[in-house]
Amino acid sequence: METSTEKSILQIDSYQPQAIEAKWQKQWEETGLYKTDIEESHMPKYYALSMFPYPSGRLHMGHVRNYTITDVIARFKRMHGFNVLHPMGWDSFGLPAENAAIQNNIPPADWTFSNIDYMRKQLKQLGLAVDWDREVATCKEDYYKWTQWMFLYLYQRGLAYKKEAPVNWCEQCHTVLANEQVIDGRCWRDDSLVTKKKLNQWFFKTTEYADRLLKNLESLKGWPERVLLMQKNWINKSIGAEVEFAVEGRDIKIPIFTTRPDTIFGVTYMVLAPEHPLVELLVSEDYRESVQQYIENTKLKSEMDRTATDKEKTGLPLGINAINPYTGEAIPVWISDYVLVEYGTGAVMAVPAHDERDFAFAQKFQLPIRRVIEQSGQAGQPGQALKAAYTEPGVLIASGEFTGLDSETAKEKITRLAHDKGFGKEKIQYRLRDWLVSRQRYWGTPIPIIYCDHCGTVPVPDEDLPVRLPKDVDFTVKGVSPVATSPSFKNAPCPKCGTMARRETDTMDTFVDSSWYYLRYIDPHNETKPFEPQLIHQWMPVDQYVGGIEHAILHLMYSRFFMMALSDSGWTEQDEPFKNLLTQGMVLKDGAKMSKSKGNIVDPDAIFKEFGADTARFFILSDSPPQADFDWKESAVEGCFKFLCRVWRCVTQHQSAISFSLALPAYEEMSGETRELFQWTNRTVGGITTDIETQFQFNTVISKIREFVNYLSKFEPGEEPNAVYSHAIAALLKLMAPITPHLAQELWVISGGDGALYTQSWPKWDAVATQSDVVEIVVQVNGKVRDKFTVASGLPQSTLEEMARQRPKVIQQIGDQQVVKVIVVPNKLVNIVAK
RNA sequence: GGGCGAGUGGCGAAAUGGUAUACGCGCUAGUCUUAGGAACUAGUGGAGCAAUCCGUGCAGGUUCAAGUCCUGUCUCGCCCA
Repeated sequence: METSTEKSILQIDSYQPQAIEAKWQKQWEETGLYKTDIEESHMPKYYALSMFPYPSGRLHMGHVRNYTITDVIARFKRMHGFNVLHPMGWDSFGLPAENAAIQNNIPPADWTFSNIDYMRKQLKQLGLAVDWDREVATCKEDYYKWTQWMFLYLYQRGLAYKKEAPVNWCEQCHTVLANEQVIDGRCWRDDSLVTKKKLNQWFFKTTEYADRLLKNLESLKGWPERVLLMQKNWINKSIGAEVEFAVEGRDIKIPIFTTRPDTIFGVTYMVLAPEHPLVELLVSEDYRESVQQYIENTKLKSEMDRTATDKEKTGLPLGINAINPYTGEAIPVWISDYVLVEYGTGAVMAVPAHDERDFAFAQKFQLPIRRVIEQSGQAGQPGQALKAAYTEPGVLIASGEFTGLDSETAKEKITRLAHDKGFGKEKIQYRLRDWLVSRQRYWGTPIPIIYCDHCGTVPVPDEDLPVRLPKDVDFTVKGVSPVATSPSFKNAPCPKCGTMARRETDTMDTFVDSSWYYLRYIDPHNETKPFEPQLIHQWMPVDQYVGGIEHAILHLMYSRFFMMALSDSGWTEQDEPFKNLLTQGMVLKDGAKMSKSKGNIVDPDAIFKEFGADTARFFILSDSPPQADFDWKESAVEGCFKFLCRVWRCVTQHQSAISFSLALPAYEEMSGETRELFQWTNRTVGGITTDIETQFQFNTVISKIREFVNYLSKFEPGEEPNAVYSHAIAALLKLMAPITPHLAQELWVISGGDGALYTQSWPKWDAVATQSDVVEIVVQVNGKVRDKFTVASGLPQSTLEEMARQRPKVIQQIGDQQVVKVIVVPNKLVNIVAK
């Protein structure tokens, strides 16, 4: 890169983005332009937040898009007089660092921090209006100390607990996974099949807040509908009944959960999950061996394979019967893998006539199918054979005293009977599980717990935090956390009795780290608390959160859980962290997903070097709305660069006409081209402001900027200072400032502007002055465009109608037909209806 | 199978029920130039010499007027089963 650009800037020869950008970035950093005074209270607060990156090595275009969007919003709000908080940090614990350590023998910390240094440099090159003094990294002691504090906070409130349970195990990652991290039976990270393992693990009690997590969704008006829906489906509340079926000849009762108690007279058998603890106890000797074989086979199947409706059903009878408490009837008990032990009670009553999977199972094993619900209004033929399960609600038939009731009423009465007679009750069931947070990995926050032979499970006292990650570990071990290989870590005195005890060697899921980082940004250097509650009250919730849709459930739900838990004891005032959420689309390359294997990665460094950050920012906002996928095309980037060059020429070519201190004449006194220019300016400012305020429609914002510049380049302001022209240029630069901050700032200064555009106020606009003096009227005959004419705006409807009817083309079209109706839309259109 | 969303030029895409294709990419022709992969100018949905006709996945409907609203249907995407 040439170094002689300083001269050409002074000569305002041509657009030199690299020199301009470096110059302003340096100046902004030195003057602390983007520092947020958190205590300042004159301006209303605005918290703009991007999902912080994992420091994988280098920035990718998805990052560039994400942070550009948030940056434009932050700058836009600052120019509207808000005190903006726009922080950045690093989600810096995680597996890749550990894998790099194994492969290249580099300590995870070294790998991570060198990546952070590189990516921070890249982000600074992008020109973000970020307050870097608030930077956090979740892998640093001054952060994970407080993550541990959070763990203990939850532990003390009974929201963190340890239990043995069958958990998701990813062989590839050598660790367990939370339910949310298993997608279609595969690991969210590496797509390998997840198996079940029975382990003693730490959980966060997300189910404690199931109802609140669900209910609060209604208040999140600023979230995309589909994210709300995904969370709602994930929590999946179902209201039903738990009913106990006695086992024939044994003193054992099997509770089942059903959402359809109205179908209970149609039960013809019962199914237990193969892992159900009662199976061992119940199975008759004849079946024991084959049942054991079946259980072994089940372990190899994924949840997806087990529950898919289109999969062939398998199962075995246990050779015993259960008694339906409503009918007294004995029904066979089976096991099958389509029933999951984690869901409900791990046992279902099977009603093949009214449940698809039960129907498929009954058909395969020739179990009876008994119809007890019929569509309301249809004459009942209970004996008729069903071709498929009827799963809709309806009217009960062949159901004893409940016959004739509709499903809703029957559910209620049948459940009440169970309650009255003591063999069941109403039950609300959620699909949401508790969050499994233990990980058998090294590069994460150590769980601050000590196990003492005398005192049991003992939390590490606050004053002993952080529990530091040891460095003397062996990364090559499998199946246990590498932390467990550290000789210095494993043993520690019990905080209660002082005798030698064992430390917990698992670390926390990295989603724990990211569940509260937005709070730490507000008070990042606090050494005595995770944050000062007073400041949180002042700054939360996040006004605009921007990130990928892939976190629709995981990160967003965990964060909501944290806020609820913290708000319950007043650490936060609000219980929802993110007021508005924007989920940006992916960045594609020529219509395909960017990936290393396809070799179609666009490297931000190369773009910065060739065109500059402003071109990258401008382009990535230009072609699609932020929510949609964005296609990166080389030729289109060049087009954007050329456009910025045109902006440069446009603003620099008539410098003598620009003087920002001139007073604008009154609108009524403007005439001719000047008046038109003023109208153009007002229209552009108004349109762009609306586009940003309503939907963050940056693609149309950019098309409006282009139209305005196209117009301005042809405008001849003359040699003398021109107030209206200067006003137009000032407006253009302010409108562009959030998107191309360096270019706008440079041109602002070249044109004689003072100070930072960042702190200038957003241009005002007058709706009255957006209207052109002349308008084109479209004339339709019977709804088809036949003619157009141009007139002064604001003419009355009757005049427009009269003018339209006199047009030769219109007269010709009407011919000898009768005009039955005329519709006039002022300043726009006349439609003549003739028959 | 259920829910949600989307289908508009060669491509990315615009359009409070009111001129469909703004803005851009690409393409064509021209001007300037030693040169052009720079800049500028003009053109660019389809058919037709033309008047004109046809055009927003498909089929209907409501309306003076439908890309937009309603009903059905097909395809694709996502989520849930």
